[in-house]
Amino acid sequence: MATLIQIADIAQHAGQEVMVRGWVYNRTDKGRLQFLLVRDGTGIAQCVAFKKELDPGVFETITNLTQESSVIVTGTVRADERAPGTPGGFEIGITHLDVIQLADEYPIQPKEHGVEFLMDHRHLWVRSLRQWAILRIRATIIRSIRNWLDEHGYLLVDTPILTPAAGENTTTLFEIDYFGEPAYLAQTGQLYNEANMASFGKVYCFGPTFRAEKSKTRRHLMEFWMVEPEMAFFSLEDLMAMEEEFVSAIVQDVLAKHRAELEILERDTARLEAVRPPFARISYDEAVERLNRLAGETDDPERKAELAITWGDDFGSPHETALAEMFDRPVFVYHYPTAAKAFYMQPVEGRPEVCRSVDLLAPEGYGEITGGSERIWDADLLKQRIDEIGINPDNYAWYLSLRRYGSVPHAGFGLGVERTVAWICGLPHIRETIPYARMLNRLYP
RNA sequence: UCCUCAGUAGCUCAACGGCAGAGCAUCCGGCUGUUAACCGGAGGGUUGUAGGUUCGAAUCCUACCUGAGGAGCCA
Repeated sequence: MATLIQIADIAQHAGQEVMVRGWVYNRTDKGRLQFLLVRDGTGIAQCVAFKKELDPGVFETITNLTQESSVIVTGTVRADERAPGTPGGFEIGITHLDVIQLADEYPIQPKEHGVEFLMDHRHLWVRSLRQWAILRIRATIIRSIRNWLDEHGYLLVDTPILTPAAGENTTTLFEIDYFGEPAYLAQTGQLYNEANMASFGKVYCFGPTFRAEKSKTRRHLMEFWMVEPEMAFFSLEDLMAMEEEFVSAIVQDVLAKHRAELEILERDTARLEAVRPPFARISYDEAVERLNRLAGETDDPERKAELAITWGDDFGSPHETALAEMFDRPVFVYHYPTAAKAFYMQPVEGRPEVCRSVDLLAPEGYGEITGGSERIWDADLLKQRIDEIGINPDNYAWYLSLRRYGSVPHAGFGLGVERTVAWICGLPHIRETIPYARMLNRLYP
Protein backbone atom coordinates (compact mmCIF):
# COMPACT_ATOMS: atom_id res chain seq x y z
CA MET A 1 0.00 0.00 0.00
CA ALA A 2 1.41 3.36 -1.04
CA THR A 3 2.27 5.84 1.71
CA LEU A 4 0.88 9.34 1.47
CA ILE A 5 3.86 11.69 1.54
CA GLN A 6 4.67 15.35 1.34
CA ILE A 7 6.86 16.32 -1.58
CA ALA A 8 9.15 18.26 0.77
CA ASP A 9 10.11 14.87 2.28
CA ILE A 10 10.51 13.00 -1.02
CA ALA A 11 14.20 12.23 -0.45
CA GLN A 12 13.30 10.16 2.63
CA HIS A 13 11.15 7.87 0.51
CA ALA A 14 13.57 6.79 -2.22
CA GLY A 15 12.65 3.34 -3.48
CA GLN A 16 9.23 3.39 -1.82
CA GLU A 17 5.75 3.23 -3.26
CA VAL A 18 4.18 6.60 -2.42
CA MET A 19 1.08 8.68 -3.01
CA VAL A 20 1.07 12.42 -3.62
CA ARG A 21 -2.02 14.61 -3.66
CA GLY A 22 -1.84 17.91 -5.45
CA TRP A 23 -2.06 19.91 -8.63
CA VAL A 24 -0.48 19.60 -12.08
CA TYR A 25 1.99 22.47 -12.32
CA ASN A 26 3.03 21.63 -15.88
CA ARG A 27 3.02 18.73 -18.31
CA THR A 28 5.51 17.89 -21.03
CA ASP A 29 4.17 15.56 -23.72
CA LYS A 30 6.86 13.39 -25.31
CA GLY A 31 4.52 10.94 -26.99
CA ARG A 32 4.82 7.63 -25.20
CA LEU A 33 6.54 9.44 -22.34
CA GLN A 34 4.88 12.09 -20.18
CA PHE A 35 6.46 14.38 -17.60
CA LEU A 36 4.21 15.89 -14.97
CA LEU A 37 5.30 18.51 -12.49
CA VAL A 38 3.01 18.05 -9.50
CA ARG A 39 2.79 20.48 -6.59
CA ASP A 40 1.29 19.58 -3.23
CA GLY A 41 1.88 22.81 -1.30
CA THR A 42 5.11 21.60 0.27
CA GLY A 43 7.09 21.32 -2.95
CA ILE A 44 7.09 20.30 -6.60
CA ALA A 45 7.96 16.83 -7.87
CA GLN A 46 8.47 15.50 -11.37
CA CYS A 47 6.29 12.49 -12.07
CA VAL A 48 7.08 10.33 -15.10
CA ALA A 49 4.71 8.11 -17.05
CA PHE A 50 5.84 5.55 -19.67
CA LYS A 51 3.05 4.28 -21.89
CA LYS A 52 4.20 0.66 -21.94
CA GLU A 53 4.34 0.50 -18.14
CA LEU A 54 0.82 1.72 -17.54
CA ASP A 55 -2.76 0.69 -18.00
CA PRO A 56 -3.79 2.25 -21.37
CA GLY A 57 -6.70 4.11 -19.76
CA VAL A 58 -4.46 5.65 -17.11
CA PHE A 59 -1.89 6.73 -19.70
CA GLU A 60 -4.66 8.24 -21.82
CA THR A 61 -5.88 10.17 -18.76
CA ILE A 62 -2.39 11.51 -18.15
CA THR A 63 -1.96 12.71 -21.73
CA ASN A 64 -5.18 14.70 -21.34
CA LEU A 65 -4.23 16.40 -18.06
CA THR A 66 -4.44 20.16 -18.06
CA GLN A 67 -2.42 22.62 -16.03
CA GLU A 68 -3.64 22.86 -12.40
CA SER A 69 -5.84 19.76 -12.60
CA SER A 70 -6.10 18.21 -9.16
CA VAL A 71 -4.74 14.66 -8.98
CA ILE A 72 -3.67 11.81 -6.77
CA VAL A 73 -0.46 10.25 -8.08
CA THR A 74 0.78 6.85 -7.04
CA GLY A 75 4.27 5.67 -7.94
CA THR A 76 7.78 4.79 -6.93
CA VAL A 77 10.29 7.40 -5.80
CA ARG A 78 13.72 7.19 -7.43
CA ALA A 79 16.76 9.43 -7.35
CA ASP A 80 17.52 11.06 -10.68
CA GLU A 81 19.77 14.06 -11.02
CA ARG A 82 17.83 15.18 -14.11
CA ALA A 83 14.63 15.61 -12.11
CA PRO A 84 13.63 19.24 -11.64
CA GLY A 85 11.42 20.43 -8.78
CA THR A 86 11.55 21.60 -5.22
CA PRO A 87 13.47 19.95 -3.63
CA GLY A 88 14.32 18.18 -6.92
CA GLY A 89 16.78 15.34 -7.59
CA PHE A 90 14.03 12.76 -7.05
CA GLU A 91 11.11 11.81 -9.24
CA ILE A 92 8.09 9.56 -9.07
CA GLY A 93 7.66 6.77 -11.62
CA ILE A 94 3.88 6.77 -12.01
CA THR A 95 2.03 3.51 -11.51
CA HIS A 96 -1.42 5.00 -11.13
CA LEU A 97 -3.13 8.38 -11.29
CA ASP A 98 -6.60 9.55 -10.28
CA VAL A 99 -8.04 12.85 -11.46
CA ILE A 100 -10.03 14.77 -8.84
CA GLN A 101 -10.95 17.57 -11.22
CA LEU A 102 -9.78 18.22 -14.76
CA ALA A 103 -9.00 21.93 -14.74
CA ASP A 104 -10.36 24.34 -17.32
CA GLU A 105 -7.86 26.20 -19.45
CA TYR A 106 -5.64 27.88 -16.85
CA PRO A 107 -4.98 31.57 -17.44
CA ILE A 108 -1.50 31.76 -15.92
CA GLN A 109 1.19 30.04 -17.94
CA PRO A 110 4.72 29.25 -16.84
CA LYS A 111 6.05 32.29 -18.68
CA GLU A 112 6.12 36.04 -18.23
CA HIS A 113 2.92 37.99 -17.70
CA GLY A 114 2.07 41.63 -17.10
CA VAL A 115 1.54 42.98 -13.61
CA GLU A 116 -2.09 43.95 -14.11
CA PHE A 117 -3.01 40.53 -15.45
CA LEU A 118 -1.25 38.77 -12.58
CA MET A 119 -2.85 41.01 -9.96
CA ASP A 120 -6.28 40.42 -11.53
CA HIS A 121 -5.58 36.71 -11.10
CA ARG A 122 -3.94 36.96 -7.70
CA HIS A 123 -6.19 34.17 -6.40
CA LEU A 124 -4.44 31.88 -8.87
CA TRP A 125 -1.07 33.62 -8.94
CA VAL A 126 -0.45 32.58 -5.32
CA ARG A 127 0.03 29.05 -6.70
CA SER A 128 3.07 30.09 -8.71
CA LEU A 129 6.50 29.06 -7.50
CA ARG A 130 7.78 32.58 -6.78
CA GLN A 131 4.67 33.54 -4.84
CA TRP A 132 4.79 30.26 -2.97
CA ALA A 133 8.36 31.02 -1.88
CA ILE A 134 7.56 34.61 -0.86
CA LEU A 135 4.46 33.79 1.16
CA ARG A 136 6.21 30.97 2.97
CA ILE A 137 8.99 33.37 3.95
CA ARG A 138 6.37 35.92 5.03
CA ALA A 139 4.83 33.35 7.36
CA THR A 140 8.23 32.63 8.88
CA ILE A 141 8.95 36.32 9.35
CA ILE A 142 5.67 36.75 11.22
CA ARG A 143 6.32 33.68 13.35
CA SER A 144 9.85 34.84 14.01
CA ILE A 145 8.65 38.28 15.12
CA ARG A 146 6.22 36.77 17.56
CA ASN A 147 8.65 34.15 18.86
CA TRP A 148 11.39 36.67 19.50
CA LEU A 149 9.10 39.06 21.35
CA ASP A 150 7.39 36.30 23.33
CA GLU A 151 10.77 34.87 24.36
CA HIS A 152 12.10 38.25 25.43
CA GLY A 153 9.39 39.20 27.88
CA TYR A 154 7.03 41.12 25.61
CA LEU A 155 3.34 40.47 26.02
CA LEU A 156 0.98 40.44 23.04
CA VAL A 157 -1.83 42.88 23.85
CA ASP A 158 -4.19 43.43 20.97
CA THR A 159 -5.30 46.95 20.13
CA PRO A 160 -8.57 47.87 18.41
CA ILE A 161 -8.99 48.17 14.66
CA LEU A 162 -12.15 50.26 14.92
CA THR A 163 -11.15 53.50 16.59
CA PRO A 164 -12.92 56.73 17.53
CA ALA A 165 -10.25 59.24 16.52
CA ALA A 166 -7.10 59.79 14.61
CA GLY A 167 -3.92 58.05 15.64
CA GLU A 168 -1.66 60.38 13.79
CA ASN A 169 -3.05 62.17 10.80
CA THR A 170 -6.69 62.65 9.91
CA THR A 171 -6.15 62.88 6.15
CA THR A 172 -5.00 59.28 5.88
CA LEU A 173 -7.83 57.58 7.74
CA PHE A 174 -10.45 55.27 6.32
CA GLU A 175 -13.76 56.46 7.74
CA ILE A 176 -16.59 54.04 8.35
CA ASP A 177 -20.12 54.35 9.67
CA TYR A 178 -20.28 53.07 13.26
CA PHE A 179 -24.03 53.02 13.92
CA GLY A 180 -24.33 56.61 12.83
CA GLU A 181 -21.09 57.79 14.41
CA PRO A 182 -17.91 58.25 12.41
CA ALA A 183 -15.22 55.69 13.22
CA TYR A 184 -11.87 55.00 11.64
CA LEU A 185 -9.78 52.00 10.78
CA ALA A 186 -6.68 52.02 12.95
CA GLN A 187 -3.49 53.30 11.44
CA THR A 188 -1.48 52.43 14.55
CA GLY A 189 -2.03 50.71 17.86
CA GLN A 190 0.57 52.84 19.52
CA LEU A 191 -1.59 55.04 21.73
CA TYR A 192 -3.26 51.96 23.19
CA ASN A 193 0.16 50.33 23.52
CA GLU A 194 1.18 53.22 25.76
CA ALA A 195 -1.74 52.43 28.04
CA ASN A 196 -0.96 48.71 27.97
CA MET A 197 2.76 49.07 28.68
CA ALA A 198 1.84 50.61 32.03
CA SER A 199 0.13 47.34 32.88
CA PHE A 200 2.64 44.83 31.51
CA GLY A 201 5.96 46.67 31.12
CA LYS A 202 6.85 45.40 27.66
CA VAL A 203 4.00 44.88 25.21
CA TYR A 204 3.40 44.60 21.50
CA CYS A 205 0.46 44.69 19.19
CA PHE A 206 0.48 42.99 15.81
CA GLY A 207 -2.19 43.37 13.23
CA PRO A 208 -3.32 45.02 10.06
CA THR A 209 -3.21 48.79 9.86
CA PHE A 210 -4.91 51.06 7.38
CA ARG A 211 -3.80 54.25 5.72
CA ALA A 212 -5.85 56.03 3.12
CA GLU A 213 -2.81 57.70 1.62
CA LYS A 214 -3.06 58.36 -2.06
CA SER A 215 0.42 57.07 -2.54
CA LYS A 216 1.22 54.96 -5.51
CA THR A 217 4.69 53.59 -4.98
CA ARG A 218 6.45 50.27 -4.76
CA ARG A 219 6.50 50.53 -0.96
CA HIS A 220 2.92 51.47 -0.09
CA LEU A 221 -0.19 49.49 0.67
CA MET A 222 -3.53 50.76 1.99
CA GLU A 223 -3.71 47.74 4.31
CA PHE A 224 -0.47 46.45 5.77
CA TRP A 225 0.70 44.53 8.79
CA MET A 226 2.69 46.16 11.50
CA VAL A 227 4.19 44.97 14.76
CA GLU A 228 4.50 47.66 17.39
CA PRO A 229 6.44 47.00 20.58
CA GLU A 230 6.18 49.55 23.41
CA MET A 231 8.38 49.44 26.48
CA ALA A 232 8.29 51.18 29.86
CA PHE A 233 11.52 52.73 31.11
CA PHE A 234 13.12 52.48 27.66
CA SER A 235 15.41 55.17 26.28
CA LEU A 236 16.17 55.76 22.63
CA GLU A 237 19.46 53.92 23.13
CA ASP A 238 17.63 50.96 24.66
CA LEU A 239 15.28 51.01 21.72
CA MET A 240 18.08 50.84 19.14
CA ALA A 241 19.83 48.05 21.03
CA MET A 242 16.60 46.05 21.10
CA GLU A 243 15.72 46.73 17.46
CA GLU A 244 19.05 45.55 16.10
CA GLU A 245 18.79 42.28 18.00
CA PHE A 246 15.19 41.83 16.93
CA VAL A 247 15.68 42.55 13.22
CA SER A 248 18.86 40.47 13.05
CA ALA A 249 17.09 37.53 14.65
CA ILE A 250 14.32 37.67 12.05
CA VAL A 251 16.77 37.76 9.13
CA GLN A 252 18.90 34.94 10.53
CA ASP A 253 15.81 32.82 11.15
CA VAL A 254 14.73 33.18 7.52
CA LEU A 255 18.24 32.28 6.36
CA ALA A 256 18.19 29.19 8.55
CA LYS A 257 14.80 27.98 7.35
CA HIS A 258 14.40 29.10 3.76
CA ARG A 259 17.52 28.48 1.70
CA ALA A 260 15.44 26.82 -1.02
CA GLU A 261 12.90 29.65 -1.19
CA LEU A 262 15.63 32.31 -1.26
CA GLU A 263 17.25 30.42 -4.12
CA ILE A 264 13.96 30.37 -6.05
CA LEU A 265 13.87 34.14 -5.57
CA GLU A 266 17.54 34.39 -6.60
CA ARG A 267 18.23 36.38 -3.44
CA ASP A 268 21.85 37.30 -2.76
CA THR A 269 22.04 35.73 0.71
CA ALA A 270 25.49 37.20 1.43
CA ARG A 271 23.74 40.53 1.94
CA LEU A 272 21.49 38.91 4.53
CA GLU A 273 24.29 37.05 6.32
CA ALA A 274 25.78 40.46 7.17
CA VAL A 275 22.68 41.51 9.10
CA ARG A 276 23.92 41.11 12.68
CA PRO A 277 24.38 43.60 15.51
CA PRO A 278 25.67 46.21 15.82
CA PHE A 279 24.01 48.45 13.26
CA ALA A 280 25.51 51.86 12.54
CA ARG A 281 23.87 54.85 14.28
CA ILE A 282 23.97 58.26 12.70
CA SER A 283 22.15 61.40 13.74
CA TYR A 284 19.84 63.26 11.41
CA ASP A 285 22.39 66.10 11.43
CA GLU A 286 25.12 63.77 10.28
CA ALA A 287 22.83 62.18 7.67
CA VAL A 288 22.10 65.61 6.18
CA GLU A 289 25.84 66.36 6.11
CA ARG A 290 26.64 63.03 4.48
CA LEU A 291 23.96 63.54 1.83
CA ASN A 292 25.10 67.05 0.98
CA ARG A 293 28.71 65.91 0.85
CA LEU A 294 27.68 63.14 -1.54
CA ALA A 295 25.70 65.64 -3.60
CA GLY A 296 28.80 67.83 -3.77
CA GLU A 297 30.91 64.95 -5.03
CA THR A 298 28.67 63.99 -7.92
CA ASP A 299 28.92 65.61 -11.35
CA ASP A 300 25.45 64.63 -12.53
CA PRO A 301 23.25 67.70 -11.92
CA GLU A 302 20.10 65.60 -11.73
CA ARG A 303 21.62 63.35 -9.11
CA LYS A 304 22.94 66.38 -7.26
CA ALA A 305 19.45 67.90 -7.00
CA GLU A 306 18.05 64.56 -5.90
CA LEU A 307 20.55 64.20 -3.03
CA ALA A 308 20.79 67.77 -1.79
CA ILE A 309 18.74 68.40 1.32
CA THR A 310 18.18 71.35 3.62
CA TRP A 311 18.14 70.79 7.34
CA GLY A 312 14.58 70.28 8.53
CA ASP A 313 13.28 68.41 5.52
CA ASP A 314 12.31 64.80 5.86
CA PHE A 315 14.17 62.31 3.68
CA GLY A 316 12.75 61.28 0.33
CA SER A 317 13.34 57.83 -1.05
CA PRO A 318 16.51 58.84 -2.99
CA HIS A 319 17.93 60.12 0.33
CA GLU A 320 17.05 56.96 2.21
CA THR A 321 18.54 54.81 -0.52
CA ALA A 322 21.76 56.84 -0.65
CA LEU A 323 22.15 56.73 3.13
CA ALA A 324 21.49 53.02 3.31
CA GLU A 325 24.03 52.35 0.56
CA MET A 326 26.75 53.74 2.81
CA PHE A 327 26.40 50.70 5.07
CA ASP A 328 26.39 46.91 4.62
CA ARG A 329 23.55 46.38 7.09
CA PRO A 330 20.56 48.38 8.29
CA VAL A 331 21.39 51.81 9.68
CA PHE A 332 19.70 53.85 12.41
CA VAL A 333 19.04 57.52 11.81
CA TYR A 334 18.07 59.29 15.06
CA HIS A 335 17.12 62.76 16.34
CA TYR A 336 14.91 63.89 13.47
CA PRO A 337 13.52 67.43 13.36
CA THR A 338 10.55 67.68 15.69
CA ALA A 339 8.50 69.43 13.03
CA ALA A 340 8.84 66.47 10.66
CA LYS A 341 7.63 63.92 13.20
CA ALA A 342 4.53 63.02 15.20
CA PHE A 343 3.38 65.19 18.11
CA TYR A 344 4.05 62.64 20.86
CA MET A 345 7.80 62.35 20.38
CA GLN A 346 10.04 63.52 23.22
CA PRO A 347 12.12 66.61 22.38
CA VAL A 348 15.86 66.36 22.91
CA GLU A 349 16.93 68.03 26.17
CA GLY A 350 18.21 71.53 25.44
CA ARG A 351 17.50 71.19 21.72
CA PRO A 352 13.73 71.04 21.22
CA GLU A 353 13.96 71.42 17.42
CA VAL A 354 14.95 67.75 17.26
CA CYS A 355 13.26 64.80 18.92
CA ARG A 356 14.17 61.43 20.40
CA SER A 357 13.12 59.51 17.30
CA VAL A 358 14.82 56.81 15.29
CA ASP A 359 14.15 55.22 11.94
CA LEU A 360 15.82 52.06 10.73
CA LEU A 361 16.74 52.09 7.06
CA ALA A 362 17.15 48.75 5.33
CA PRO A 363 20.01 48.25 2.85
CA GLU A 364 19.73 47.91 -0.92
CA GLY A 365 17.25 50.73 -1.35
CA TYR A 366 14.46 49.19 0.73
CA GLY A 367 14.13 52.31 2.86
CA GLU A 368 12.48 52.74 6.22
CA ILE A 369 11.41 49.48 7.84
CA THR A 370 10.94 50.74 11.39
CA GLY A 371 10.10 54.10 12.91
CA GLY A 372 10.06 54.77 16.61
CA SER A 373 10.76 57.18 19.41
CA GLU A 374 10.76 57.99 23.08
CA ARG A 375 7.30 59.29 23.87
CA ILE A 376 6.55 62.47 25.73
CA TRP A 377 5.73 61.39 29.28
CA ASP A 378 5.19 64.79 30.89
CA ALA A 379 1.48 65.73 30.96
CA ASP A 380 1.96 69.47 30.44
CA LEU A 381 4.38 69.09 27.55
CA LEU A 382 2.12 66.58 25.80
CA LYS A 383 -0.89 68.89 26.21
CA GLN A 384 1.18 71.76 24.83
CA ARG A 385 2.19 69.72 21.76
CA ILE A 386 -1.42 68.72 21.10
CA ASP A 387 -2.47 72.36 21.26
CA GLU A 388 0.40 73.40 18.99
CA ILE A 389 -0.59 71.09 16.16
CA GLY A 390 -4.24 72.01 16.60
CA ILE A 391 -5.89 68.64 17.14
CA ASN A 392 -8.88 68.29 19.42
CA PRO A 393 -7.63 67.39 22.94
CA ASP A 394 -11.04 65.86 23.78
CA ASN A 395 -10.20 62.99 21.45
CA TYR A 396 -7.04 62.36 23.43
CA ALA A 397 -8.38 62.78 26.96
CA TRP A 398 -7.73 59.18 27.94
CA TYR A 399 -4.29 59.28 26.34
CA LEU A 400 -3.38 62.48 28.16
CA SER A 401 -4.61 61.05 31.45
CA LEU A 402 -2.01 58.28 31.23
CA ARG A 403 0.53 60.97 32.09
CA ARG A 404 -1.21 61.63 35.41
CA TYR A 405 -1.21 58.08 36.77
CA GLY A 406 2.35 56.94 37.23
CA SER A 407 3.83 58.28 34.03
CA VAL A 408 7.24 56.90 33.11
CA PRO A 409 9.72 57.43 30.29
CA HIS A 410 8.95 54.91 27.58
CA ALA A 411 9.64 54.17 23.96
CA GLY A 412 8.41 52.06 21.12
CA PHE A 413 8.47 51.55 17.38
CA GLY A 414 6.57 50.03 14.51
CA LEU A 415 7.98 47.55 12.01
CA GLY A 416 6.28 47.17 8.65
CA VAL A 417 5.96 43.49 7.84
CA GLU A 418 5.59 43.88 4.07
CA ARG A 419 8.62 46.13 3.73
CA THR A 420 10.59 43.65 5.77
CA VAL A 421 9.42 40.79 3.53
CA ALA A 422 10.31 42.78 0.40
CA TRP A 423 13.78 43.49 1.74
CA ILE A 424 14.54 39.97 2.93
CA CYS A 425 13.18 38.41 -0.27
CA GLY A 426 14.84 41.04 -2.47
CA LEU A 427 11.59 41.99 -4.21
CA PRO A 428 11.25 45.08 -6.35
CA HIS A 429 7.65 45.72 -5.29
CA ILE A 430 5.68 45.35 -2.06
CA ARG A 431 2.55 44.03 -3.86
CA GLU A 432 3.95 40.48 -3.86
CA THR A 433 4.68 40.45 -0.11
CA ILE A 434 1.07 40.08 1.03
CA PRO A 435 -1.42 37.51 -0.24
CA TYR A 436 -3.98 40.07 -1.41
CA ALA A 437 -2.54 43.54 -1.75
CA ARG A 438 -4.81 46.52 -1.16
CA MET A 439 -3.53 49.41 -3.20
CA LEU A 440 -4.74 52.73 -4.50
CA ASN A 441 -6.39 51.09 -7.52
CA ARG A 442 -6.69 47.55 -6.30
CA LEU A 443 -9.40 46.01 -4.12
CA TYR A 444 -9.95 42.84 -6.22
CA PRO A 445 -9.69 39.92 -5.80
C1' U B 1 -2.26 65.12 -6.72
C1' C B 2 1.95 65.92 -10.35
C1' C B 3 5.47 64.07 -14.31
C1' U B 4 6.64 60.13 -17.96
C1' C B 5 5.21 55.83 -20.65
C1' A B 6 1.75 52.12 -22.30
C1' G B 7 -3.28 49.83 -23.78
C1' U B 8 -3.63 45.18 -30.71
C1' A B 9 -5.98 37.31 -30.26
C1' G B 10 -6.86 34.04 -23.58
C1' C B 11 -1.34 35.64 -22.46
C1' U B 12 3.46 38.15 -24.18
C1' C B 13 4.33 41.24 -28.12
C1' A B 14 5.07 42.95 -33.67
C1' A B 15 2.95 45.93 -37.50
C1' C B 16 3.90 53.14 -36.72
C1' G B 17 -0.79 56.40 -42.78
C1' G B 18 -2.21 51.53 -47.37
C1' C B 19 -4.62 43.30 -46.93
C1' A B 20 -4.52 42.41 -38.74
C1' G B 21 0.78 39.25 -37.72
C1' A B 22 4.12 35.91 -34.57
C1' G B 23 5.31 32.96 -30.18
C1' C B 24 2.86 30.72 -26.06
C1' A B 25 -2.00 28.74 -24.50
C1' U B 26 -6.32 25.75 -26.71
C1' C B 27 -7.77 21.69 -30.35
C1' C B 28 -5.77 17.70 -33.98
C1' G B 29 -1.32 14.70 -35.47
C1' G B 30 4.07 13.04 -34.41
C1' C B 31 8.09 11.99 -30.86
C1' U B 32 10.93 7.21 -24.47
C1' G B 33 14.45 12.16 -20.70
C1' U B 34 11.60 16.90 -21.05
C1' U B 35 13.48 21.35 -17.84
C1' A B 36 8.89 27.84 -20.27
C1' A B 37 10.65 20.61 -24.77
C1' C B 38 10.44 20.23 -30.01
C1' C B 39 8.12 19.36 -35.18
C1' G B 40 3.51 19.72 -38.51
C1' G B 41 -1.67 21.50 -38.89
C1' A B 42 -6.34 24.24 -37.20
C1' G B 43 -9.49 27.74 -34.80
C1' G B 44 -9.07 32.48 -32.43
C1' G B 45 -9.68 40.20 -33.52
C1' U B 46 -15.40 46.17 -32.81
C1' U B 47 -6.64 47.30 -32.28
C1' G B 48 -9.23 50.60 -24.23
C1' U B 49 -13.72 54.25 -25.10
C1' A B 50 -15.76 58.59 -27.63
C1' G B 51 -14.93 62.16 -31.16
C1' G B 52 -11.80 64.47 -35.01
C1' U B 53 -8.08 64.82 -39.39
C1' U B 54 -7.62 61.84 -44.06
C1' C B 55 -9.43 58.91 -50.32
C1' G B 56 -7.81 55.58 -46.40
C1' A B 57 -6.36 55.34 -39.08
C1' A B 58 -4.03 50.06 -34.80
C1' U B 59 -0.77 54.07 -36.63
C1' C B 60 -1.87 61.33 -36.58
C1' C B 61 -4.89 64.94 -33.14
C1' U B 62 -8.34 65.88 -28.66
C1' A B 63 -10.84 64.21 -24.38
C1' C B 64 -11.85 60.34 -21.17
C1' C B 65 -10.95 55.35 -18.95
C1' U B 66 -7.40 51.67 -17.27
C1' G B 67 -2.54 50.28 -15.93
C1' A B 68 2.85 50.79 -15.18
C1' G B 69 7.36 53.62 -13.65
C1' G B 70 8.85 57.89 -10.90
C1' A B 71 7.78 62.13 -7.33
C1' G B 72 5.37 63.70 -2.83
C1' C B 73 3.64 61.18 1.88
C1' C B 74 4.77 57.19 4.89
C1' A B 75 5.80 51.51 7.66
